Amino acid sequence: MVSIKDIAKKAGVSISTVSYALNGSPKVTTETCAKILAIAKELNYVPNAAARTLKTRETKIIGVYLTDFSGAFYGDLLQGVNEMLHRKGYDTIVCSGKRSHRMLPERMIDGAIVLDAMFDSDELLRYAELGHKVVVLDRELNHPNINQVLLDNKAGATLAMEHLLDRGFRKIYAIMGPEESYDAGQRLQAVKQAVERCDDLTFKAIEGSFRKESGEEAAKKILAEYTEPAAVFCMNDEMAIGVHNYVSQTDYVVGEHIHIIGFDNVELASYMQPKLATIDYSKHKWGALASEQLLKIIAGEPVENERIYVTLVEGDSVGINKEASAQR
Amino acid sequence: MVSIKDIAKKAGVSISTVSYALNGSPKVTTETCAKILAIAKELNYVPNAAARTLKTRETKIIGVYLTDFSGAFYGDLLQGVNEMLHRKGYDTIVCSGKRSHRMLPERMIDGAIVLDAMFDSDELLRYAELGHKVVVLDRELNHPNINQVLLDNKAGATLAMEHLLDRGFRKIYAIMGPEESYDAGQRLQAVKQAVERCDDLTFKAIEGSFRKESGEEAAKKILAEYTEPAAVFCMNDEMAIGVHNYVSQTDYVVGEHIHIIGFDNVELASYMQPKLATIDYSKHKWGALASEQLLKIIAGEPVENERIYVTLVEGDSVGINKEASAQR
DNA sequence: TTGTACGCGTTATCAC
DNA sequence: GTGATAACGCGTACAA
Repeated sequence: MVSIKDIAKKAGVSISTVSYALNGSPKVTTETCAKILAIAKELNYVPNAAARTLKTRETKIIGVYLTDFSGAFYGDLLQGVNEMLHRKGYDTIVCSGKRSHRMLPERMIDGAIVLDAMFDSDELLRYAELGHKVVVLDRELNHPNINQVLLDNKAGATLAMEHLLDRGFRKIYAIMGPEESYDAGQRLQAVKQAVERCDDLTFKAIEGSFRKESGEEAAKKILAEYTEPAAVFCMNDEMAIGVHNYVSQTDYVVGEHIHIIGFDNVELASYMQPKLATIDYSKHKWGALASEQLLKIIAGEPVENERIYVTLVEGDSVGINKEASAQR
Repeated sequence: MVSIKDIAKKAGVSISTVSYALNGSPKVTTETCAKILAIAKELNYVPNAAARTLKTRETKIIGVYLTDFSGAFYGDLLQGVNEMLHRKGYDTIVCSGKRSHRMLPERMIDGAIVLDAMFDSDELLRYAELGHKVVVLDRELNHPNINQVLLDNKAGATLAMEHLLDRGFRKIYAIMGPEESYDAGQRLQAVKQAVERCDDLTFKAIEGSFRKESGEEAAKKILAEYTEPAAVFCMNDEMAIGVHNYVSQTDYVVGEHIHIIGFDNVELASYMQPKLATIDYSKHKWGALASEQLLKIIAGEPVENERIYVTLVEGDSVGINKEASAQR
């Protein structure tokens, strides 16, 4: 491994001169500088990040923490993060799993963007307390070193429920997300509020895990007790796709007997037959905004918590309750 | 920032004793050890990665380099990498973009897995020459510090072409990938070989970029000159989906007038109507094998280049050429 | 303008 | 068993 020491030796100058030259300090002659740079190139010199970090205490790298690498969902988000950070002179790395948490306290990264329920809030607070900067996308956490950029889950869930009610459905299921998911919890709260505003409603919440299989299981239960057209609000698209798939295998018809709306507007949603109704938001913007906020708190600028807004995307997976309409 | 020095002071021992205790060396009394550990916990001690790396020259982190974060395609691959590496005591980080290349020569990672045509082969060879370990998934590169784990592209492309020929098509299009893509190049070669083995064939290769839009554009051209049922081999599924979408918007019917086969078997493929025929392979295994190979060369074990095998997945996007059958 | 010397936090090698 | 001390590679104040 070639260090500035080697360059200094070969150039017949001191290491500090080399360091100055490499960092473009004005304290060194243009010719010595040129000579040093030439030798550095010749020797294939690469500054050692570990050594530099030891001194400067910054790496110009931001870590994004995700539960896993699987979701088609994450692509746009990461693209948003990456674009913003690159523009500002930072690199992005994506991490998953408990073991990579150490990169934050060990200062291998200058800050973290967290969308990972497995990353404990207490742990995050500890790090924030130690001076590390964090933006969370999946929880509420108040600390000077932590900023929130959250989805407007309640608005989304309310939009979804009102869409189902508008279409005349009075028998409604909600397939929940995993308990540890903040987003799922918020959505469920809004659902319950919407339900309470209606009195002529049959409502049932079914457990779910945000995974396709749990959508299929839920669909099985729903069909087992089928008596009249029912609407299902799945708290993410993946489960909605599970329900959709399961129902399509039976004699029941999506958009006629079983009406489905999801959340996230993943790419697949618009390819389902019939097309899946869902709640949309800009994943790209979410990522970009989160990065922007993170850089601000790193720079010590004051920041407000931010929110990402959502819209309803209609689809034929939600039809009209003809029976209800007829009764009116 | 609390260091072992602080712990040593508080415990009234030397820093070396602290280091031993922290690393579970047997050279230290159980009680001193316990005492030191207690103080470390109390002080919220976190070992400094930069300092350790400076000394040990290893980070236990592997970097995966991708062109971008967008592909739904990458999920399984990364999952495969991550599982294997975690089992072996390593962390995974995912990087994209030229700027993050420096992590390899700067020793922030112990090795790299590369699936990114933007990562120059010359650059990789330079790094390998400097002693850094790399596994490439998208090129052939011979160097003691570089291993290859490649898809069997030629077999896949041959399978696809033979499927189209078996179904009686004699008018065949191939939509190519970007020029810089090794995989696309290999597939094209196999296609040309298959074409040469047949003499009663009308064949045409159309430019493509692996993106959905280029599939749509190609479809436009193909339909503009439509005279008889034609088959299209798209060199990845994304373009196949583009073709599929475009054709579906017209009066032509996929699987009747235009027959489509893709490559990759992305999740969406099986949801297309009609279902997309494609070439399948285990992305998960690809990632796992690549990581395994990388750890081997890091450990200095001898390794052979590996290959990932592929299979044909039939789908109704490829029908039967009735006209051809009738003629026989 | 250039050189010297020290600090950063850890590990390793010796003495004791 | 424990402690002092020298690396590791870079940045930088201070001296020359």
